[in-house]
Formats: sequence, C-alpha cells, structure tokens
Amino acid sequence: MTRVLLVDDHTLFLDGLELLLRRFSEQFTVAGKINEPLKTLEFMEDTAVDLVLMDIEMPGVNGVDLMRRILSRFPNVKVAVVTMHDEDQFIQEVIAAGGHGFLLKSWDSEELLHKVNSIIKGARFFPSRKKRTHQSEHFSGRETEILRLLAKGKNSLEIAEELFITINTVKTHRRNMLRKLKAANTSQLLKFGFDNNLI
Amino acid sequence: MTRVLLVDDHTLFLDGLELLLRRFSEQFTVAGKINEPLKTLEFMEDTAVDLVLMDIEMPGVNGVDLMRRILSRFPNVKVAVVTMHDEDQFIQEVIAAGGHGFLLKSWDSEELLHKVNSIIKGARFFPSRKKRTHQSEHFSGRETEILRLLAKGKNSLEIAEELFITINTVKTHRRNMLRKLKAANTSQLLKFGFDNNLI
DNA sequence: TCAAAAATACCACTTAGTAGGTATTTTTTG
DNA sequence: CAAAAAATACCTACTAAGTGGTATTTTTGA
Repeated sequence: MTRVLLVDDHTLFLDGLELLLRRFSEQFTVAGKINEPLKTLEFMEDTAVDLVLMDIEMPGVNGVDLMRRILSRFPNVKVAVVTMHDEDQFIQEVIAAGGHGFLLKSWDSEELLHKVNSIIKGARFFPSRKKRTHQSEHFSGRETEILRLLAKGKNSLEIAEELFITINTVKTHRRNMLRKLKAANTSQLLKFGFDNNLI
Repeated sequence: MTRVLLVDDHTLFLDGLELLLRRFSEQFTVAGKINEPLKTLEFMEDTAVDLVLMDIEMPGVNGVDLMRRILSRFPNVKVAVVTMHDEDQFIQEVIAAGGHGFLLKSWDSEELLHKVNSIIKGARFFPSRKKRTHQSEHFSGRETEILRLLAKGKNSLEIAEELFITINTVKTHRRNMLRKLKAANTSQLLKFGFDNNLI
C-alpha cells in the first residue's frame, strides 16, 4: 500500500490525481491533498507518506526548494513533480534537487500511472533532454549573465559598464545568442529566457 | 438534471472536474469527456448536452473559435470556459463570442460549483475587470494585444500588418506603454508583461 | 449626452540594435 | 599538451526602436 500526498495550488489537479489513483489501482491511498504548499512539511510531520506528487510552478513558492526541504527532512520519501510544462531548466533543477521523477499533466492516465508505479518501485523518471539539444545549443555562462541583464531592461552600454567589458563584446555576445536561437530580435531572446526559466 | 460535456487536452482536468461534479451534486451527469477538442462538434451531433465546460488554451486549437462554432450550431447549449489564467484579453474574447462564463481552475471546488450552478440557471459569469485596472495599471486592450505580439518576437511592422493598422499607430501604442511603465525599452516592457502574467 | 479614454495616424529626429566580417586572448577539457 | 570553446575586441553598414510633437476619429462610461 502506497500512501500518496498531493501538493498543488489547483484544487482540480488534486481531485483529478486522486480520482486517477483510486480508479486505476487499489495500491494507492491518498494520505492528503494540500492546497497551500507551505503547509506541506507541517502536514508530513503528523502523517506518514511514501510518495509526494507535487506541482512545481506554484505562486509564491519555489517548488524545487520545497522539494529539497522535503527530501532533506524525510529522506525515505519519494518526491516527484507533476507539472504542465516540460522545461529543461526545471528538469535539471529537479534532478539536482534529488527528485525521483518529472511527470507531465498532459499525459494520459495510463502513462502517468505507469510512471508513478515505476517510481514507487525505485526507478527515477525524467524526460529525455533531446528537446533541448535540438532546440538550441545552450548559452555559455557569460551569455546567460548578459541575458539576465537584458531582462532587467539594461542596454548594451549599461551591460558593458556593469561587466567591465566593452560594448563591442556585449554586442558580440548578443549576436551569438540570437544566432543560436535563430532569433531575429531581443524580444524572442527574452521570451526564450522566461519560458526556460533562465531569467 | 444537467448533462455536462467536458473538453480539455488534459486528462487530469477532465477527471478532476468529473469528480467535482459527481461529488458535490446529484444534479449533474457527465455526458462526455473530450480529449481532442476538434471532435467536440462531432460528439455533440450524437449526444445531447446542456452545458459545455471547456479549456481555452489548447494546443493547435483556438478555444474561442471552437466556442463560437458550438454556440452557432447549438444555440441552446451553455458554454463556459474553465482555464488556468484570467487574462483580460481572453475574457473579452469569450464575452464577445457569446460565452456564458469564465471560470478559473485555481478556484476551490465550492466556488467553481457555485458559478456553474449560476450559469445553469441562466446567469453569465465573468471576472470583474477591476483587477485589470489595479493589476496592470492602465494598459488598454489594444496595448495588451500589441504587448503579446511583441513577446512573440514580432516587430512594429509585422504587428501593424497583423492588426491591419499602420506602423505609426503601433509605434504610438508602444510609446504609450513605455511611458505608462516609465520603461526605457521593450525589454523592461516584456519583463513587466511576463511578471504580471499578461503574456 | 457629453466628456474622457482609446485607437488611429503622420512627421522629423536621435539612439540602439542587428548583421557581416575578422581576430586575439583566455579558459576548458579530452 | 593540444584542440575546442568561450570571452574578448574592433570595423562598417543598415534597420528598428525610441523621442517629441500633434491631431483626428471612435468608443466608452458616468
């Protein structure tokens, strides 16, 4: 018997997952459904669970951070993310935080349940990174740094002064980022940055 | 007895809403759950429904357009949107399309069910626009529309062509947005848009 | 109905960004 | 160590963005 704790700011997600777990398998009990992510640890102090399924994009809460705290306080609990978007940045962070899986809300019931089962049995599941490598060669450290300053609204000259380099260098970095993304302008670059949580 | 049709690309949403409707009220039957939005009309030709609850942000499908087609073919059916984001742009479009309500997935079960009940009884429900005026200061509908196109990486000329206005007008709108935000460039504007869920 | 807000439009000018090429130095890594 | 990747830098030319001013028409809300 696997006791599952569901954490999401969306009631519908909580209900949906509960129904899914109950309908397709006798193996699971829903130990709790938590609407306010910050109360997760508090709940777990009182109630034993084997698996936490949590969203990662929740208002006012850093999902990865919460996951880290859960794993640090309860090292034997398995924690998997169930989320809307399969963004590489998140996936990497969840792996780094020691999470046990990265599942997508868009999957059908069967696939979702199959992955959850694998995780219970000790497997870890993460989407392959193929998307990222074919989507873009990734940005270097300096490039990402400049991207973040762009997102703050700085222009090339301001960035140059802040990084103690010339405006020529900043322009070269910007051009290289645009080329890598096949983007025509900074707006597309910023959208990529926001979507992939680089900013 | 109200026959409800659920339309969403996310299985979890379909299951969640079904559970919600069944648990809290005897009044509803789920006439169908549709995972592929394009098959909605086909389904409705065969099966009578009283209320359609549909997502509006679905890949490859224009939700507002689908709503329009449903209402045009079945004028007596009530159609409400249930979605993640309460973007004013969408709300206005749904109102214009003749929809009966705009509900948020983030609401708790009680609130959601209450609104659905009101809609069944003939009410129409849309989030007040107060939030917009206080949240995003003062961007007009047209301004927000242009902001979204900017976030897609379009330049002024492309936006002008898409909206059938001149580039001068686009530039005026952009200038007005920058002025309202006291922003010096489009990057700051985009950051504001992303941070405030306008994009 | 009437004033305010929004949407539309044009001109002239300055500044910043984009595109192409090229090249050196530093750092990383197999 | 040697090759590859990253960071640095400069040049020219062209394009798009941003600034300031002004004005008309349309829509909205009290």
